[in-house]
Amino acid sequence: MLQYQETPLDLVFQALADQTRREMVERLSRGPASVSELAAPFAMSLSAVGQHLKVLEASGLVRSEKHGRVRTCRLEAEAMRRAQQWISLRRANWEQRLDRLGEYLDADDSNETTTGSQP
Amino acid sequence: MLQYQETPLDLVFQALADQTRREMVERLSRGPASVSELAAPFAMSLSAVGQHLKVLEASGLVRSEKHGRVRTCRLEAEAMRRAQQWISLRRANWEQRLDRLGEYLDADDSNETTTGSQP
DNA sequence: CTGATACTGAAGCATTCGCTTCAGTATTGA
DNA sequence: TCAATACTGAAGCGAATGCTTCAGTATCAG
Repeated sequence: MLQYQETPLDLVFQALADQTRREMVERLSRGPASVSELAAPFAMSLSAVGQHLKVLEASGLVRSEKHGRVRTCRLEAEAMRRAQQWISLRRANWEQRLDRLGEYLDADDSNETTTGSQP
Repeated sequence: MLQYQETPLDLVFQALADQTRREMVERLSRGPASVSELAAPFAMSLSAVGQHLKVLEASGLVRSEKHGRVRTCRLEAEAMRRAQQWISLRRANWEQRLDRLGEYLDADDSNETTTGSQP
């Protein structure tokens, strides 16, 4: 196992940036659904939902397969994980920095912290 | 402590959806920076970077304050946390569901799993 | 005071986005 | 076979995005 997925993060966050698509993800987190089922809660055309679905699939967040005339969609945990991890890593970096700064200031507090970079 | 922040998630993911802005966040995760410092790596006008910064601030991901003629920007960990958590929660939901399904199938495997909703 | 620095704002412009409608194409149930 | 179902695709359209340039406004260094 080692799949050739790896959609750019741009597409993942782009996909999550829309309220409708986030609600679709929310729905899919509770289990697979057909396109019509996915569309049901929304006051928009099936076509529009189909377009949102395409965005979600392009991002790798959702996978789908067609059986007969019904397309069944399911969430792809791996793409979720990558997005989560990107944020997590930057936050960790920043918070760790704040911690180190805190310790530093505890030891000696006659300092400025304007640019954060040491020339 | 209990701030009246709470920017809608839409704006956070929207902000993260752009490569330039993600690189700005990346930069800020390594420490505070001025607008010009933030703009330095990019082949675009300072004005454009200023506009990106405005998006990041509106999302709550970045906070900034002006001292003299220099605006210093820093990351806001809390907004990062909320975005991360949204993804995390949906993923957890979905993966837990997969686990339960796995156990169920281990016990009895004469079943279909097409729609995932029991009518 | 004077010129450089560091933004800041407004206008414009091409592209993308989120829809719509309308017209298809497969499937399926009766 | 025949109509209903479940999408699917193309065209169009108004609004939002991501820039640009140009013209400011403070602030600071000499």
